[in-house]
Amino acid sequence: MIRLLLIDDDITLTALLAEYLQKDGFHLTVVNDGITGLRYCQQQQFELVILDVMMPQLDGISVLKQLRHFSNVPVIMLTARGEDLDKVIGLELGADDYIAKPCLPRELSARIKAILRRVQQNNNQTELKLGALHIKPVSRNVSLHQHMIELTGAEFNILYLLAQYAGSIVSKAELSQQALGKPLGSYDRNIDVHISHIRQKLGKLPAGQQWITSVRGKGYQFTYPFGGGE
Amino acid sequence: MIRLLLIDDDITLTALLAEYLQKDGFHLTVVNDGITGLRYCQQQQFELVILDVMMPQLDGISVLKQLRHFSNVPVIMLTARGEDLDKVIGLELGADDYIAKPCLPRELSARIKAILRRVQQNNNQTELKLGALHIKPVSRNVSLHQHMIELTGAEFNILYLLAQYAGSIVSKAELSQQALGKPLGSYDRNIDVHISHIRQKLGKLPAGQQWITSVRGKGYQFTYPFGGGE
DNA sequence: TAATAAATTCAAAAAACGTTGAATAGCGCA
DNA sequence: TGCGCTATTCAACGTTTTTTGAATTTATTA
Repeated sequence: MIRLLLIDDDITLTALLAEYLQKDGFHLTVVNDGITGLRYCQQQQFELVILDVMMPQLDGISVLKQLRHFSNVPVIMLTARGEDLDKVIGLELGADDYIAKPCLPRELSARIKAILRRVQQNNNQTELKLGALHIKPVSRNVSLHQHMIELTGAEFNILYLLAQYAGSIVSKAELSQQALGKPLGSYDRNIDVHISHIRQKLGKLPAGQQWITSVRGKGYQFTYPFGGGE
Repeated sequence: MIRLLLIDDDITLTALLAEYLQKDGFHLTVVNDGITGLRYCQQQQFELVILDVMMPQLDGISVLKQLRHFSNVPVIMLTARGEDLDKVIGLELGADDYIAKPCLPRELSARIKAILRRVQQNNNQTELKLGALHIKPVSRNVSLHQHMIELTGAEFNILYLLAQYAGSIVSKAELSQQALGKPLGSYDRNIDVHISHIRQKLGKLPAGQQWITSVRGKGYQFTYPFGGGE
C-alpha cells in the first residue's frame, strides 16, 4: 500500500482529490495545515507528500524547507496558476514536481506514479554491495568478507541509510528521523553513539580510513567508492 | 555549461524555446527529427534531452525507447494537450517529466533545473586531478604524489571549491557560504585561517609558488595550470 | 616613504565529535 | 506479572576542529 500525505487547507479540493486517489489505490492521509503536516511526517513514513503552496500560517515553501531538514521524501507542490515557478521548484528547495491548481485528479495521479517509479528505482529493498561489505535489507544482516557482522536494529538502519546514499552526506536530523524514527533533539548524541558502535564493528578500510566519514556540522557520509585498495 | 538537446520538428516552437533557454544560460542543440537526435546522443554528451512526442517518421516514444538502450540521460517529453498522459508517463519509458504543448519557456526552464538538481545531487562528486594533487569528494580525502594529506572538513571543503574553479578567483563570501555554510561576517578571518592551514599542509609548488594565490580584495585562486614544472 | 588596508600567523576559547559506562526502556519467556 | 536479557538513550569527559582575537607581516596608495 502506497501512503501519501496531502497537506492543503482547501477542504473542497482535498475531498475531491482524496476520493480519486483512494480509488486509484493510494492510501491517503489529509491534513489541513503545514504544522500538522510536518508533525505527521515525523511520526510516520509516507512514500510521497503533496503540498499546497498557499496556506495560512505556514506556507508550503516554508513547510518544504523544514521538511527537508529531516527527510528526502518526494514532494509535489500544488500552486496557484501564475505563481513563480522558479521559487517553487528552483530554489534548492528540493520539490520534485509541481501542478497548477485547479488540477485534474487524473494528472496528479499520473505524476505521482511517475515520481514513485523514478524513486523506487533506487529505493527498493535490493541488497547493497559496497566492496567487501554486503547489506541485505530483507534479512537485515550485514557481512564483511563473508563474515557476518552483528548489528543491532538501530545500527543496521543507520548503516543502510548511509550506504544507500553512499558517497554523499546525510544529516543527523535525517538519520535520526529515518533510522531511529524520531526527530533529532537538541544536545542529542544518539546518532554519534551509534556511529561509534558501527565503526567499532566494521573496523577500518584497507587504506586505513573509516567506512563512515564525519562531516562536522553537516552529518555523516559513507565512504564510497573506496580510494586505496578494495 | 549545461548542454541540452531539443528534438522537435516544430520550427516555430524550437526557435522560441531556443532563444529563451539560451538566455537562461543553457547551451542548446536543436535537431528536427528523432533519427538525428539519437545520432547526436551517441556522439556527444548532453545533460538532458527534451523530446517531442508527435514527430513524423520516428515518434518521440520510439526515440525514447531506443535512447534508453544506450543512455540514462534525463528526458523531458513534450506532449500535445489532451494526449493520454498515462500513455506517456505510465508506460515505464523512463521519461523524467512531461510538459503539455504549447508550453511556457519559463515553465520548461524551471522543470529542467529541477531535474538537473535532482540528478546532480548524486553526480556532483567528481574526482579532481590537478597535477600531482588528487581530490576525492566521495571519501573526502586528498593526496599529493600518492601521499595522503590529512585535511579537516572545512579545509577540504575550501580546497575542493577552489579546485573546482581552478584558475579563477573565488570570493571569500562565496567560500564562506559554500564551504563553511554561513555568510562571511565583517572582520571575519575564518577563510584566511583555513587557507593558511591548507597551505602549510600542501607545501609549495615545484616552481616555488603557492598552490593557492591570494588576490587582494577579491578572494583566493587555485593556481592552475601550473607555471613552472609539474 | 609613511599611512592605510588587507592578509598571514599564532594562541586561546568555543563548538562539535568520539568514546565510555551507567541508566532506562523494550522484549521474550516462564 | 515479573525476571533477565539486550538495545537504546543519557551523561560525562577527552579530543579534534572551528572560530575568534590580537599581533605581525605584506601589499597598496598618497
